[in-house]
Parts: sequence; C-alpha cells; structure tokens
Amino acid sequence: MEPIKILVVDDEPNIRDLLASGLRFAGFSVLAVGNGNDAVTAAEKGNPDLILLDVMLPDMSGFSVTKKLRSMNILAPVLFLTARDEIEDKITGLTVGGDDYMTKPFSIDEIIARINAILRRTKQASVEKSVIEVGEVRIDEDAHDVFVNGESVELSPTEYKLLRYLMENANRVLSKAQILDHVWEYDFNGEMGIVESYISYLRKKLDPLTNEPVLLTKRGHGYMFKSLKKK
Amino acid sequence: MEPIKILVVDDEPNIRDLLASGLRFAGFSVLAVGNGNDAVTAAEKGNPDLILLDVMLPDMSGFSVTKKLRSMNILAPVLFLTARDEIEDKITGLTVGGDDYMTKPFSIDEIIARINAILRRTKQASVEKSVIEVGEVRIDEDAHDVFVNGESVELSPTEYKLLRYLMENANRVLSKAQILDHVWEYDFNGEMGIVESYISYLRKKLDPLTNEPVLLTKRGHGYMFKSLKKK
DNA sequence: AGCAACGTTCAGCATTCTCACAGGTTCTGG
DNA sequence: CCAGAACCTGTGAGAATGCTGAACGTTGCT
Repeated sequence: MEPIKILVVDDEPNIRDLLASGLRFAGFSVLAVGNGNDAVTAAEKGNPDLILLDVMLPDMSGFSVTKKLRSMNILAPVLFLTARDEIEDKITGLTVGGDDYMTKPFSIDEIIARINAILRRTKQASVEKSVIEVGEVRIDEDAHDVFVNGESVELSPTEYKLLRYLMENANRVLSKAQILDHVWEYDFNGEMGIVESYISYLRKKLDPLTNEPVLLTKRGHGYMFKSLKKK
Repeated sequence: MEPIKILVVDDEPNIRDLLASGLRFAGFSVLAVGNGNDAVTAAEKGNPDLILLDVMLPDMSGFSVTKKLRSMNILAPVLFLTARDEIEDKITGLTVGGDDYMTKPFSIDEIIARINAILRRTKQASVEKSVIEVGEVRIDEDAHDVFVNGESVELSPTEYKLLRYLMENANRVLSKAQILDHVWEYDFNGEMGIVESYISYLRKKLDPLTNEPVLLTKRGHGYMFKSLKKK
C-alpha cells in the first residue's frame, strides 16, 4: 500500500519540524518546505495527496500558492494554517472543494484528524474509517459524536480530543507528557495537572454508562484506555 | 541480524559511561558523545536507530540538537533525558513523534525498556515483542499489566520493574547488587535490604496465584525467577 | 450587557509508595 | 547442636502521586 504523501509548507522551522515528525509518525510520507516557490516546485514534482499550507509565507501568500497550483492543474486538497487573529473572513471563501483551514496554535492530533477527514471526503480510499470503536465506547469522527453502549454523551472539545487520543492508543499506557503534547496546542505552557482534571471530567461522564471503568490510572506512568476485546 | 545502533549524548562522563556499558551489555551498538556538536556529526555519520539525548548540554540544548537533526532529515526517534526540576517548564512539545522522555535519575533497566518501547512503535521489525511470558507469569509492556495464569495482578512501579528484570533473566541467579544496579535509580544509596523487602512484596502478590513459588532464594548468591518451561 | 460553556489553576484531601528498622526465622559451618 | 549469618516480613513515617471541588478568567452566544 502506497503511503499517503503530504506537502508541508511553513516558514517557521519549529512548526515545520513539529508537523513533519508528527505526520511521519502517523504514517504519512512527508515533504516539508519553507516558502511558496519551493512549495509550487515540490507539489509539481512530488504529486502530494494533500498540502498543509501556512497562509503567511515570506515570498507569497498561501492564496497565491493555491491559485498557482490550480492553474497548473494540481488539484490536491489544501489544509490552510493561519494565525488566530489573521483574516478569518477571507479564508472562508477559499475553502472550496475539499479544502479546510485551521488556526494556529493547534494540537498535532487535531491536525491529523483534519487531514484524515479531508482525505476521507475527497474519496481517497485507504483512509481509516471515521468511526473509532473500542469496547463499549464509539466515536464518530465526522459528527464528533460519542456513544457509550448506544447512549450519547456530550463532551467539550478538549474532552473529545483527549478521549480520541486515548482510544487511538487503547491498551497502551500514555504518559501525561505524551498526552499533553498530542492533545493540547503546541504553545500550551501550563502544568500537567490539567490532564488529571480532564481525565476526571471524562470519568465522570463515561463511568456511569460503562460496566467497568475504561480509563485506568497507571500510577507513576500515566493513563490508559482499557478494553477487554482488542480493537 | 544487524545490531541496533544507539547514539548516547550526555556531558556527564559518569552517566555517559553508565548508559554506554548498560546498553552495550543489552546488545545494542553504542556510540557516546558529550556535546551537541559531536552529536550532530555522529548522527550524520553513524545513522543511529535511536538517540538518547540529555536536554542540558554545554554547547546547545537538546532541543537545538533535535531541530538540527530534523532539518538534516535525520529522523531517528529521540529519548530525552532531563533533570526532575527542569521537567515542568519546557518539556512540552518533545514527544510529538515516536519520541519520549525520562527524568534523571533513572534506572538502567527502565531506560532499556523505554528504548525498546520506542523502537517497537517506530520500526516494527527485529524488536522484541511487548509481552514477556515466562512460565505462569505474563507481562504486557505496553499496558504495564501483569497476569498470573490469566489473573491480573496490581504492582507498584518498583515491584513491576523488579519483576520484569527477574523475568528477563529467568532461570539465572541475580545478586542483590545486580538487582540494585539495574532496577533502582543510579543515585540510590540505601541498603540492599530493600531488595529483600520488594522480593517479599512480590511473593505475597504472586505466590497465591502460582502452582509453585517462582521467586527462589539462592542463599548467599541472590534471587532467581524460575520456570520449568523455557521462554 | 448578561449568561453559559469552557479552559485553567490551585489547594486540600486521600491513597499509595518507598524505605528503614527491628524482631523473628531459616540456614550453614564448625 | 550452637552461634552467627542470611533472609523474611510487619510496622510505620514521610514523601510522592493522584483526585476533585472551587474559583477565576476568557470566549462566544443571545
């Protein structure tokens, strides 16, 4: 099976590397460049399945890059990255086709979820299903719905992301640092205690509906989503 | 089968030697350097499978090293080492890919376990399975779960590490000094009586579930995990 | 503006863990 | 068979870790 190719375009090396290593670890084949011209060249040669494109680039804007690509008949969907206070209005018009956009700062897991969502929509086969089901809990990625034994559960955005990350790694201990790095935005500067808080929130919502606790504390190591049956 | 190559980067010679000899004995091919510049050079030439990287280096931080490596397209996973008080502030963002981190002081066996965990997740080949099974006892390294004849047993972190070390060396006598060196943190300066205590704890938890004692005392020599069947 | 939902920190509480110690038990050499 | 060595294990103090409710600021919605 061919790996899915992603072209990452961001001028900040930190963000670029963060994205590259995160996406590579998630199984994508990644090519990363730092400006618009290189992006066009790389897209032409590399024929990526998706382009992760910062809107603010040193030489040309992400819009121009997209326009140029389209005129060259390169139709890979684009996931735009933009700072929170930058022009959200102008972006909305651009997310035609399969495109989408995200604001910085983001969490790496959220980026991957969006990428998968886009690829799913643009009829790429071989992309994982939009439903994650482990034991008694089921998540619908498209609708952002969570069900426990058929009963719907309302989760806040952060609760949802945390649960998804834990379920994607079911039956594997995840340290608080790993959870923080994957679920929270990359510029989060707080304490790990917040993970404990959110684990607590999730338990309060999930445990009344499950036959046995699904979120286990592995003292000294971290947390684990447990299910008897394998995924 | 090619040995797995590890690059060790730490400026304290004691720690560096401890790591190097411990990892060599565990079967890895080790290259050890003392600063960030040498690390970059060595990584470039040596093409290691994993990098053990102290965050505090004399010339540049572990972050910069990683950044430099990534920009050179050296994608070996990194296991960061950091003092316990440096942890809380700047550790976030480190474990995005397959990376992980550990706090100093550590135990050498714990380092090896983490290395294997990372290698298991990145390259799936040629790395031992995450399950250690000897006789009636089974350990799941990913979940940190312990089963005796199918029944789950709850162990504290130290109990778990001790049991793992004994099982990795099943049917071989281990002296208390060896156990102390492998299982306890390298700056532990207590008495060996602690080993006796933890052996006792383990027996109290394991013996009720086994058909015959698995932890044998070799008076005057040490302890041994015994199993009739070979692993 | 007012309100509700959310994210974040913090402090107090509870639990668990580590480790030392000490008295008891088993083993071994002479 | 005795004495000393080696080992076992209960007790408890203090530390580490984790849980949770409360408070507060921010954001978005009506």
